[in-house]
Amino acid sequence: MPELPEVETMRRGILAIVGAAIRDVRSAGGRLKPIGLEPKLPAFRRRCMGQTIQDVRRVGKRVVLELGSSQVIVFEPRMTGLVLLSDPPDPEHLRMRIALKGSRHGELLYWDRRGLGSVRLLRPDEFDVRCGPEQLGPDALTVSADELQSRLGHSRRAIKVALLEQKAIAGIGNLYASEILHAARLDPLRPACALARRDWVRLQGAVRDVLLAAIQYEGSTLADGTYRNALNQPGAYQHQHRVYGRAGEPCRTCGRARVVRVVLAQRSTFFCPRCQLRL
DNA sequence: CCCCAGTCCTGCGGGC
DNA sequence: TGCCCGCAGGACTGGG
Repeated sequence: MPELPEVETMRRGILAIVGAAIRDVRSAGGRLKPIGLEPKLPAFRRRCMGQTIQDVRRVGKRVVLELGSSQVIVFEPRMTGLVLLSDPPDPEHLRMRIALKGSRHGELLYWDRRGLGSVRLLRPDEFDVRCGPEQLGPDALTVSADELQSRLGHSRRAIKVALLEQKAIAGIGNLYASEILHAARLDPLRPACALARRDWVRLQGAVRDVLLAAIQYEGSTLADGTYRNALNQPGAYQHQHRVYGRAGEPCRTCGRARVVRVVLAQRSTFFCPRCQLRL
């Protein structure tokens, strides 16, 4: 479940390929259903060959390689995708290999166990349409309290559900939504439109603090072990989780109530009924 | 327009 | 031991 902290960790982990050129593009993953690849491999390869990687950016939960021709390669890992400079967790779920020259790393890999992710090569106008402000709201790391309130504050949905809407705010996923609302001491079931001004200010602080801390710890690697950084090493933020995945265990903040799990919009949601009581 | 449920995909763990 | 089912939740789609 790479969310903003995991994708930002991937981005930082492959920054060393800036300046390298693409020597070849090959697909992999024989028995598996193919991932979303656009365009198909022959055109993808032809359009990338020899292109210099000028920058590595993050757009929401996507890793974006800017090429010399102003085309971009967009990696969208979704649930189980990884961008790697080292050996992948296993060979059978390797989906794509991008051979490099002019870098101490010979290859950039895309690995994806469930294959819900995608790799796309887009021209600038396509990128603007598919990954632009129509599709993705302001980045969660830098969004202001005013923006947060104006973009979510009219919704009658539970604030936990509203926070997951990428068109409103980009980067927050299911895991960090629970952690953020706990840090903000807000009831995840509360309608977004019922939040007061002081709640939005506290929420924005929690969004920033939780995401920055998670980046410092290089993201969350859950029990299934899927998420890895670019060198195939696990993150450590899972040890800092206050509520996510801890149903029935004592809240790590108050220690006096047990964490509750509810399902909102078909997603697991965790909260402490004592720390996050509706005020 | 707003919002929800269903879909994709794979591996894992529980129940029998 | 093997099989089936449900679950995990990214983003998208169809429909109420």
